[in-house]
Amino acid sequence: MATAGKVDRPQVDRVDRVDRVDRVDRVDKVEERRRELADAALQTLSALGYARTSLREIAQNSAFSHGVLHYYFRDKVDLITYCVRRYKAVCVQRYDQIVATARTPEGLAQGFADGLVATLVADAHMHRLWYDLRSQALFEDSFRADVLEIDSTLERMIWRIVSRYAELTGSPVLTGESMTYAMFDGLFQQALLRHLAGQEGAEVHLHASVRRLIDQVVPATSR
Amino acid sequence: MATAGKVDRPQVDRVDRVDRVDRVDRVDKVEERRRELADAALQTLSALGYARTSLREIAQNSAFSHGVLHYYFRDKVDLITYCVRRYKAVCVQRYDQIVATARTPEGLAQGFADGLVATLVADAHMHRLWYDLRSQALFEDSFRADVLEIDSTLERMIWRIVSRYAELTGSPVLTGESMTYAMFDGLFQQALLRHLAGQEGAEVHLHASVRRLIDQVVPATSR
DNA sequence: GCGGATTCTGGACGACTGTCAAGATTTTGA
DNA sequence: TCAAAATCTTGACAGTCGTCCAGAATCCGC
Repeated sequence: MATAGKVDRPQVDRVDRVDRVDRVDRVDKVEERRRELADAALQTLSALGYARTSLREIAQNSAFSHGVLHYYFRDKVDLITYCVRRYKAVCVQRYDQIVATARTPEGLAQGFADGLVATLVADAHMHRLWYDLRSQALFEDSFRADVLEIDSTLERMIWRIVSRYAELTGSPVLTGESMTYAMFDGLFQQALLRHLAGQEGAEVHLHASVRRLIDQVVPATSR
Repeated sequence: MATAGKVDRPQVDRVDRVDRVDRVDRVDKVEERRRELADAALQTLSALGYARTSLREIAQNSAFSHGVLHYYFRDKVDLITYCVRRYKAVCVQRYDQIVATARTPEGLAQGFADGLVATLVADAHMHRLWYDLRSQALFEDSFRADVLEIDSTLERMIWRIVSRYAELTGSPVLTGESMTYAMFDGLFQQALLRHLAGQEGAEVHLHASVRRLIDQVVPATSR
C-alpha cells in the first residue's frame, strides 16, 4: 500500500547497525528500480519524442506493467524530471573521457572534434531527446530548473576543454563560458538535424566547423 | 461535400475571363481561410507547445468549430505543416527590415544586436514554437523538409547581414554561411531559454555576445 | 427569391491517455 | 514457517484525442 517514494518504516525505535544497513539496502533497491524504469523511459523518449511517448509505451519497453510506474513515480512529470536528471549522468560520463588523455593542443582539438562527431552518429537519438526536452522547458517550467542545470553542466564541460586547449597553446580564450558553449551547441544541433535528415556532409561539416571555432575562440599564437 | 483542398469545379467547358476570375476568387478565399486557421493554430502552438496542442484547442482560438479544420486540412500533420510554412512568411518579413536602413558598420552591428534582443523579448512565444517544431523535425520526417527550408532561409538572412557588415568594413568573413548561422542561432536559443526562465541578464548578455561574435566572424581592420 | 454548391456546426465513434485501486504475488524478518 | 510488508498485475475510471459525417446555415448565380 505504501508508495516507494517515502521509504518510511514504522518501527524506528532501535536504530542499530543492522537496521541502518537495511534501510540503505532498501533505498538502494528502490533507487535501482527507478533507474531501470527511467532507462526504459529514456529509450522510449529518444525513439518517439516527448509528444508521442505514453506511460504504457514506456512500460512495454521495460520488464514491468504500466501500473508500476505510479508505484515508483508520483506522476508523469515526476518520471520525466527524473529522466532528465538521469540523462545528465549518462551524458557527462560520456564526454569527460575526451579531455583526459590529450597532451598536445592539436591532439586535444582533434580529439574533441572527433568525439563530437562520434557521439553525433552513435548517440543521435539521445541527443535529439535532449533538444526535445530542452524545448519542452521553454513551455513547462516543471523541467526548467533541471534543464538549466544540465545546460550549466554541459557549459562547464565545454569550458574545461576549451580552457585546457588555451592552456596548452598559451593563448587566452576570447569568449566567456556560456557564450562558448552556446556556439558549439549551435553547431552540434545543426549537425544533428542534418545527420538525421540523411545529409551526407553533416559529420564532416561538424568536424571542420568545430575545429574552426576552436581556433576562433582561442587565437593561434605565431611561434 | 467536396473538401476545400481539391478545388474541382465540374463545369469547365467554357474557360472565359469571368470563369477564371471566379476560380481565382475561390482559391483566394479558401487560401484566406486556411491562413486564418493557421494563424489561430500558430497562436495556440506558441502558447502551449506542440505536445499539448489539440485541434479542439486551436478551433477555440479561432472563430470556428473544430470540425472545420478537417474541411480545410487533410489531417493534423497537414495543418501543422502549413503552419510551419506560414511561420516562415511571418518570420522573414520581421527580420529583413533590420538590415535595410544601416549605412555604417557600427550602425548595422548595433541594429542587428538591438533587433535580435527586441524580437527575443517581443516574440518569445513565437521563437520557442520554432525551436519546438524544429525539435519535432528530429523525430517526424513529415516536418523535416519544411524545417530545413526555413533553416536555410534564416541562414541566408543572417548571411546577408554579416556579409553586408563585412562589405562595409572591408574585411572578409572568416566563417561559411551555415556555420555563421549555427553560432548566432546557438546564442539566440540560449538567450531565449534564459529569458523565459526569468533570468535578468539574458537580454544584455545576448546583445554583448552577438556584438562579440560579429567581430569574431569578421575581424576588425586596424585603420 | 429560388436551388444548388459551398461552408460550417456539433455530435458521435473508437482509440488512447494518465491515474488509481483492489487484489495477486513475492520478499522479508522473526 | 508464517504473517506482514513490499512489490507488481490487472482492469477500470473519466477525459481527451483525431477523425468523420449528417445535416444546418450560408453564399451565389440565375
